[in-house]
Amino acid sequence: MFNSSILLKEYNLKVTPQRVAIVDELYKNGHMNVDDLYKNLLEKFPSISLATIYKNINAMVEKIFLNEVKIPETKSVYELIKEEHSHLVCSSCGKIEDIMIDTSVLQSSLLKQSSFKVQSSEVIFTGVCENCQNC
Amino acid sequence: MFNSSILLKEYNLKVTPQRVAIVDELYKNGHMNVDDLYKNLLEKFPSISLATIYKNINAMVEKIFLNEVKIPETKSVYELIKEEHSHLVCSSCGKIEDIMIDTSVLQSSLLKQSSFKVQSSEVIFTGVCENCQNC
DNA sequence: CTGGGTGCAAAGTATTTGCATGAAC
DNA sequence: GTTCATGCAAATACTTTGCACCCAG
Repeated sequence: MFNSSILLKEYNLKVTPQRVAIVDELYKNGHMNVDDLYKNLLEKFPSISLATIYKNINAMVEKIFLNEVKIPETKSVYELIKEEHSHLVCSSCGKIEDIMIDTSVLQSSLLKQSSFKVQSSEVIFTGVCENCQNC
Repeated sequence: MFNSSILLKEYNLKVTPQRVAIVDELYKNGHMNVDDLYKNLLEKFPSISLATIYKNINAMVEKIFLNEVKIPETKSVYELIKEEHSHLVCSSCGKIEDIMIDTSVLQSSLLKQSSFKVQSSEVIFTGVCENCQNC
């Protein structure tokens, strides 16, 4: 079972209701941008401040259990770090899906032409999701 | 030979010295962020305004001959559109290189597990470039 | 109790807009 | 001559910072 308090403790962050809520939201929704996070949290914490969201996101990114995903044509979203995966972004509804794809083939072909030493890779597909194809 | 005036005309943009310079800079340097563009253009046009840069970049992106590349941990850069390619970003010196890699293998494996209809893909490798490996 | 988090307000930074002037066509 | 680009200043958007107060450990 997923437990945000334990996660926060593991990364030496004090467990506050706001932080728990941020992590829970991200766990529930997969990816969110700052504004969506803010809007959702306002329901539970009518006086939460954007500054709190920014400070916490930054802290979590620094502790490396949150990841910023920069998506073409849109605002960045944040996600909890898990196994490496790629992203599908629907250009029609904006939905973002995770997908497991083996990207090591790319690195092999990269090795053949360059001596660049890869540390990480980021793959984003833009297109039309299943739902939007039926409209 | 590359001719920025012709390019601008093809896309129905008036040919002004500032625009020519923007396109030429991008052609010469491959990728640049807004600030670098601004700094470089200031040498030729001491009174050029950031607003001019923004307006022109946006116009060129809309006409689809300029592309914004969103790179993890850094500012976006802009590049003239050419054949599809991937990017190598050096985490040490920040240099960005283009590389031709066939990404169609990824799409085949995507097809097997999802009915997402891909329009375009974006692949960015972060790592250490050849130069920085020898330091 | 102590350190650090929160919310507010203010400051910074980034980007866009309105407008008068001037250049492109 | 008409259309549209430029540069400036102001406006807006986005993000960070400083500080007083308060909560987690």
